[in-house]
Amino acid sequence: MTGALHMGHALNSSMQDALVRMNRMSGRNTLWVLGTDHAGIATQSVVEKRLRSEGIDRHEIGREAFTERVWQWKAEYAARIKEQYQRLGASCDYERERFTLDDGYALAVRKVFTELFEKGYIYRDNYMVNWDPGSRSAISDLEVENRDETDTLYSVDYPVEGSDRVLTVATVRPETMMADTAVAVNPKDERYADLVGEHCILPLVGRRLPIIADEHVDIEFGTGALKITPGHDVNDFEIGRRHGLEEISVIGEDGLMTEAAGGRFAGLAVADAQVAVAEALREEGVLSGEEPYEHSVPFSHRSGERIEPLISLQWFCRMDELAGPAIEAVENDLVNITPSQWKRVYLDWMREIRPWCVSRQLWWGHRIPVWYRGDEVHVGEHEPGGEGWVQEEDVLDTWFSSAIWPFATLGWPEDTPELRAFYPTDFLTTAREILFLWVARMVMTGIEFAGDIPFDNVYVHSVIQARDGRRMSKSLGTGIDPLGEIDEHGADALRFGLLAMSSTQDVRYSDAKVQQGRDLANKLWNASRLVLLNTEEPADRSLPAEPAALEDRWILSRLENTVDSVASLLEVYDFAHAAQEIYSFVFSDLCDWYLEIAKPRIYDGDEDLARVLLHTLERTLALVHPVMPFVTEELWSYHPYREGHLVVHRFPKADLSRRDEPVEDEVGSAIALTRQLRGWRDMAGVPPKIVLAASGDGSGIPEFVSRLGRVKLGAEGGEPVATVAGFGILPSEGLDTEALTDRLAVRRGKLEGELRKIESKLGNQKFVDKAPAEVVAEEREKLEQVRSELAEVG
RNA sequence: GGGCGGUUAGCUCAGUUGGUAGAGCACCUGCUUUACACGCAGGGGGUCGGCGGUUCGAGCCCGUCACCGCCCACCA
Repeated sequence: MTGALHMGHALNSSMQDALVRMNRMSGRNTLWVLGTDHAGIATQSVVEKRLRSEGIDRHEIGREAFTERVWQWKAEYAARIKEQYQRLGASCDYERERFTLDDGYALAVRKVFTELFEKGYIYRDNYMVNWDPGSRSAISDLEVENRDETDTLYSVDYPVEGSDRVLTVATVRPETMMADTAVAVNPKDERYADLVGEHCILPLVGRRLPIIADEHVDIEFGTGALKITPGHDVNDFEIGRRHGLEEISVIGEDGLMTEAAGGRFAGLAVADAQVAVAEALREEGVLSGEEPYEHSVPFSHRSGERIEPLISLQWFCRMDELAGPAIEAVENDLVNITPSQWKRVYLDWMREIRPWCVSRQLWWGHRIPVWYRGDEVHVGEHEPGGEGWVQEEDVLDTWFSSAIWPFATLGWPEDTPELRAFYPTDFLTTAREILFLWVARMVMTGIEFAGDIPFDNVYVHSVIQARDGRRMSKSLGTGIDPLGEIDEHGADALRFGLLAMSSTQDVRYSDAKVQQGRDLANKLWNASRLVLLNTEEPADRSLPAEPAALEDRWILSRLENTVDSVASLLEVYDFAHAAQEIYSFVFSDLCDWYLEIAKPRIYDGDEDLARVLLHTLERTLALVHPVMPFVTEELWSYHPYREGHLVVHRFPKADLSRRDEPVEDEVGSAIALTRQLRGWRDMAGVPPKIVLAASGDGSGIPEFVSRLGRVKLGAEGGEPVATVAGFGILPSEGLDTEALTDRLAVRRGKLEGELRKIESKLGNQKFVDKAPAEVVAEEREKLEQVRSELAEVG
């Protein structure tokens, strides 16, 4: 709902779209739902900020008018994100776009809440929560981000009642001491054994604090005495509940000290209070130490402000029972997570799952479906009948509604055709930060409410970092705008680039890969131009089982091998290698070799060739379409075989009968010969225009070798100056014999080095005895090759 | 404090069950070859983070150390 497509969306959708297009073209009934969640905290704060700039406080206009403003904002920005997905070429079913606050969806949310309540999972309690003073709301554990900070560790002396001893406690938060209700020591700590059950006196306040024993206290840390503040510390809260301690709050939800902090501090901001309390302690002479201390501090992932642990009345959902089946589903690979290391991460988290604080003190979101009337409480999908019911003010965590996305978007709880056709879904791709926030919760609710896992496969994609390796982030200014990249290089180029640079590990954004995509689009365009402008539509589109021309059989074999490997790579979500395969087939096999070999026949209007060319182009365009939909669709519109759009044309299924290994070998070595000739020419400094004369008739060698290698066979005229690839090169103008001699010497040196290596390996009796026979045989073959090449060079 | 991932050519990354290291970009040398200079042909460049081990043979396996990144975590 922020309305801005970022690089993560672009990568994610490039993957989803490649898969959905491939499957749609393969004849499967596919559905890709575009949707947005209402992003409670983020959206509310953006709109609040905008109102403030108009001088309006949301409390002035009230809840209803405020949410009306948010809806207006939503209307504008949700439309924008849709346009941006379209520019990227995402082939969603846009008519089925869903939003988490849609009426039907909201009903599903209320139903889920109600059922969880009736099953006893949801409850309301006064409990320690992560309070975000920025959004003035509780947030869940997953929305908290811990950062290392250097604070001051204060040592404070608490005098023991009726004794001249003191208990020195260490704290980074002296401002919370007014809420202390005990001091704890470890039960095994002999130093304090006699004090347990006694009391000490809280400085500044004068309250009597019981000295208690609790296992949680670390004997080694500081003095081994821990001040207990159940109202403002998560651990202390637990200890407090174990020992039945009083819970005092001295910090309010506004982040200011309350009256309970005492007149000197009430109304101060927490940071100011810390300074004031430290000063007061110093004056009293009980501040016995101050040292810098590095520790991790919780911050709100939403507002960026420091989390204030507070006791507050909130709604919680107990997760342990829901987690059970969701753990099994992943353990048994019913939900398959790729790459597999994330399976363990998911399981570890699920096995330690804690209650989820689902209420938020916001106005924008699903208002919790609970109504109060006096002491009566009603939980249900709708407001109960009768007068005087007041609905709960709080809304639900946005993720609570997102958690039911896979089935709520398909019409649940109604038994709809969509639900039957598409649930469980097949595939989800996501960033790993979403694994707990969303994926795990979808698995739990899917099993609990829709009666089945929500998806079979989860692919956790890598993070694309900024070019310098930092995280792409708006606040750091390191973000790269995918729309800018589309403007500059085209959506196809960006899609190809993102898939090509994706990996199982985090990678830096690669401009080169995007350019490669642009180059590929251009290459496809020009190759198609060559083919389409120079071929007549053949009377018979079908291909002969065995085309006469060697190169035709070769390209068809290469094509089917490529189809096979690209499809298999996409099946296992190896997008980078799929992109690589496509690129090298188009550039190398198709353009550099096949089209160059076939050119004379193209200009001759060879009809057999036209059949092969148009067939190959058709399959190539279809194969590339899931990755580069725009250019392929456009090219298809010029193809004589065109019937309808490429987006619904059939995806090639590898025809393995076209694979021909002997032909691939034969053409493969002919290509190697050609390269040898070209290399030799370069070595000998032969100008490009000169066609070298060579003896020999080239029998048994494909015609294109001499043509592309630029030698004329069957020539006579003296002794060959060299033998290259079996051709005897005759003296010719343009031969730089001096350069040739030098280069040959270098080449000879290399070959001799290689020869020595192989000989010593074969001379090693242990190698010959222990290595597999085929490896040894291979080594002997290499030896022969190097020897014969050496003879040629010599 | 736990866990995971990374360290391979100048850069960004691949390297399948251990068998003499690959791609793209960059670089160098040529080329107005009638599809394409967003191109074509040819070429240089790596003691695979360090050390030790297993093996006939290790970028791949084992141990250890060093950095870098991420996730989780209730020691003030």
